[in-house]
Amino acid sequence: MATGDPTTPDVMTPDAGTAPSARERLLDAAVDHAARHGVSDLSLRQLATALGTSHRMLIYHFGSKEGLLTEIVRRVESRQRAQVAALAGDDPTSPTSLAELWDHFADESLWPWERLFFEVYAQALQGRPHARGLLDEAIDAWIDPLAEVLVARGTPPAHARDDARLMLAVTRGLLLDLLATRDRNGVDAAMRRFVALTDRRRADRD
Amino acid sequence: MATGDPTTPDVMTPDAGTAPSARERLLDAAVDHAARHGVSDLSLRQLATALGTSHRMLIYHFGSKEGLLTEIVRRVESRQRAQVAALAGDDPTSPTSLAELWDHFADESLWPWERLFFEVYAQALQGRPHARGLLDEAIDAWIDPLAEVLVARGTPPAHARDDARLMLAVTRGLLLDLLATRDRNGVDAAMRRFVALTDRRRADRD
DNA sequence: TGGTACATGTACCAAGTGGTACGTGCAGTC
DNA sequence: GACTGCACGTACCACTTGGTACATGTACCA
Repeated sequence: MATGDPTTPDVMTPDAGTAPSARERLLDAAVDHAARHGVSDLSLRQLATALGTSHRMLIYHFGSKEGLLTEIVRRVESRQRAQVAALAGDDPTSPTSLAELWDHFADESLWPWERLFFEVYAQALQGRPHARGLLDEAIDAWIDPLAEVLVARGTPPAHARDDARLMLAVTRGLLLDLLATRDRNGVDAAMRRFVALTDRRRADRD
Repeated sequence: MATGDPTTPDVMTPDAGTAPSARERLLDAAVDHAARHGVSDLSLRQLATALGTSHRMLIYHFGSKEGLLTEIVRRVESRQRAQVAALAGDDPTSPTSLAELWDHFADESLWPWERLFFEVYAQALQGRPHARGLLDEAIDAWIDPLAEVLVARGTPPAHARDDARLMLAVTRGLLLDLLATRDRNGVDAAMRRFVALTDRRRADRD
């Protein structure tokens, strides 16, 4: 009460070494909520009541709405990275097939996350500051692991990074399609065409 | 003054036959503003002052904020369709090359529109009602014209629609990449790889 | 000249916003 | 057992939001 400002805890310290529990639980729940309802018309109060707390607590833990959004984006990012790691390091002896990869991403259980990803991505493209972080990793972080997968499948290393970039674009583009049309069959057919293209080339050894 | 409600002009009539000028000018300016600043944190007041009018006028002409947003989206849609028409009908004797197509879309002058497109697309994926319209046309409207272009280039008709869907995904995916990284060279390289893939197959006549 | 329909601005409203001030319970520690 | 700092809630603030009421200007038509 006498101390200058007992509430807002410096904005820097709480996430450093201490406070593993409460804030973390809140963040998890917030990310979950964001995946279900989107993030662009999110209000602290609605979110707080949905999470069973008060908007004061969100400010307390995350400093501001921007801070909370930034943290949500960071978590989405880390989920993305975890997926990269999973697909790259997951048994390098048997190279993952592109079809497997696609099956993974196209699974309906991931749709809310992918919707959220594209939403934040779009906000980042419009310069919204809290989303900036996503942009830096959105491409680069994927190219190397994808290139590894491609090389393991026979792509000549000289073209691996370009092909990986293309592969990433195909995946995201078809994901946009899938989320809009929900036409899994149609999108699968398009992906099969892409796989056929690359396989044909692989047979030609170029 | 005695008449029931002289202001809000029924919400249905103003855009039908009458009022070609003022509302149209406002809408154009609003779309322009949206392309520059995005649409997700747009407020009627800010927009109105930016356009040199009062937020009352926006309500008057478009009924509500939702109405205005819907109209903006419609206009973006129509721009999209115009581009489809342009690339499809523009001299069918000399089939457009995929590289030309890509050069067109990757041009920096279109970036604001593409940012806006992805922003609205993402909002549509999250179920925002004003954006719904975009979703219906976002895929279907492109496949047929693109398939035509592909067939003209030698793609077997049996696969044309799947390939067109793939082509659309590649374009959008690489556009997402380009808007984020601004790395025109890198993205161009990836697109060249795709073109090479399709060309190789064309030589094989499959 | 008067009236009528459209166009536009000003003032206002209730609701919701992010953020703050402040009080309070509950650990742990001396 | 008093003190201390964290975690949390309540009440509040100034402000912005979308939308409305109403007055007024302007142009056309009789």
